[in-house]
Parts: sequence; structure tokens; C-alpha cells
Amino acid sequence: MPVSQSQSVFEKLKASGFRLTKTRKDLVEFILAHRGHWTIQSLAAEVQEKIKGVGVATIYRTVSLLQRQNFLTETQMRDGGARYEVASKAHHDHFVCLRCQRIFEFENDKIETLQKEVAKKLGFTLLDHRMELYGECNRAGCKPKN
Amino acid sequence: MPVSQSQSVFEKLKASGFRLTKTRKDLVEFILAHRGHWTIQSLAAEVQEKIKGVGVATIYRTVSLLQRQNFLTETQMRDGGARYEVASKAHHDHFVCLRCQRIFEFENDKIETLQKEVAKKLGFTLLDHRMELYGECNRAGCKPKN
DNA sequence: CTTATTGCAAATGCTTTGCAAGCAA
DNA sequence: TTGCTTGCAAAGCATTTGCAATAAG
Repeated sequence: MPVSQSQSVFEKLKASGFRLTKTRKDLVEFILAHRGHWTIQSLAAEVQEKIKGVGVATIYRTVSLLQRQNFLTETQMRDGGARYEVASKAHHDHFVCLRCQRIFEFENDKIETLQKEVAKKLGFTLLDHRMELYGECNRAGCKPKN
Repeated sequence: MPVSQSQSVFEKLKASGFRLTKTRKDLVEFILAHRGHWTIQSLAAEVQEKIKGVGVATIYRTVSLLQRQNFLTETQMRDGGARYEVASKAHHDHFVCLRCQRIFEFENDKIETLQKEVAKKLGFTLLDHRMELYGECNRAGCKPKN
């Protein structure tokens, strides 16, 4: 997310009545520029390196705020840990590499259509869904982390 | 899972070198007879009502044991809590009712086929997957828990 | 001025671990 | 007898909360 977009987030937060403190601005900017699918803990470690004096509580509170305002999306992974990513307009699902732990995004309209069919057939009202594929990505640099 | 099957679990555990204490037998029997998709905590509450003197540590250890031996399946739900269910031969996915919180199972071969196609197209080796549909079940007795 | 926000530390809630006593084999 | 299992309490760990000080509007 380019810097210009964190400006728009600042404006929206301000419009919602939130104050733009220096800490909050720094944090929001850092978080929105943070690519990939990260855990709060990995984020916290990086933040506390780059921005001095920020308490963990504030990091948790800020992530929570951005999530409630729909600027961040939370996904509960199979290992029980939550991952966050900058919210995007386009819906997508995830492929998780069990070797290198990287997460890739994809989308497939046919599956979405079938999900609707399944729900309809069962009489359920479908509001949302989540799908993750697990396997090996076979990409360059795919090595176990540990 | 009928009582006869918990007998088979006892035998397999024994064959793997685990001791069959009274507590473990009681617990395994109770857990395998426990229908639905439960949390460890709800289980612990029920267990400690029915079986006197069982410590939580033992409950956690037993669930973990059954999971490692593939007698239980763990699923991380969207709310961050883990749910357990007796492992079944047949693969299935879950529909979670956002009103009554009940979890229903379903399976759809077409979706499975498409998942394989997606992975293949992306060059990934597909080993496993997880899919959850969220919505309203429209079933009798569908009422919010709180 | 008013009060949202922050950092710190304490508290929380769930899960795991250390340990001595108790049992299965 | 040997050492796996157990219950208890303590320890761990990630996250949340209380609070006084700070700073935005």
C-alpha cells in the first residue's frame, strides 16, 4: 500500500473521530507498508526495532483498530496463530506452503460458485467463507525456516 | 463412535506402548462418545462434572495424545478457538452457523477437483486443504447462544 | 480545557510443565 | 520393581486492562 493510501487511512480515521498522534501515525504507516501475511508478534518485533518506545499494548490496540475499521484482514491459520494482511478489495483465498511457510494468494470463481450451490442445496444462507490449501509451493527459495 | 470402537482405540493405544489407566480409559471413552465439534474447555467442564478428580492437565494431555494418534481431528476456527471432533474416514468440510454457532459437515467432490486444478495450475503440490462456509443454517432451533 | 491515547506493569486466560505420589505391566 | 501417568500447583505465553501522565483537537 503506497504512502498516498496511508494518507487516505489517516483521513478516514480522523473522520471517524480518532486522534492522529505521532505514535499512531508512525504505526499505521508502518503497518500498511508491511507486505505479506504477518503475525502480531513478528510485527511487534519489527516495530519496536524501528520505532523506539512503543509499547506492545499500543501495537495490539492499533492492529485491532485497523482491523475494526476494515483496513486489515485477520485470518486464523491452521497452526492456531492469526495472520494479518492489508485489506484488499478483491476476495482471495490462501495457499500455505508447509515447507517454507510462505503464503500465496489465489482466486477461483468456479469454486465460489460451487460454494454458493452447496449452501443453497443445504438450505444455508452463505455469508462468508474461508479456504486454505496446504502443500508445497515448489518456488525458488522454498526452504524450511528452521 | 460406539463403545465397541473405543475398545479398538484401547487396543491400539496399548499396542503403541501406552498404559491403560482407569483415568485414561474413562477419559478416552468419554471423549470418543462426545459428539459434535467441541472445545477443550467445554469438554473439560463436562468431564470434571462426570468424572471426579480429573485434573485439567490430564484432559489436555489426553486430547493431545488422541490427536497425535489420529483419533481426533483439530480444526482452528475463525474466532481463534480450536474445535475437536472424532476423526472419521471420510473427508468433509464445515459450515458454521453465525447465529446458533452450530457446525455442520458437508462434502463436495467438484470443489475438491477444482482445488486440485488450482494447485496444479499454480505449480503447487497440494497436500491438504481446509474450507469453512459461514452463514445462517436456517435450521430448527437456530437461536443465538447469548 | 477535555478527554483520547500512550507506556508501563499488573492482570488475565488458556495451556504446559515440574514434581512427588500413584499405578500398570 | 520400573517408569509411565496423574493431580496439583507453578510457570509460560500471548493478549488485555487499569492507571496516571501526556498530548491532540
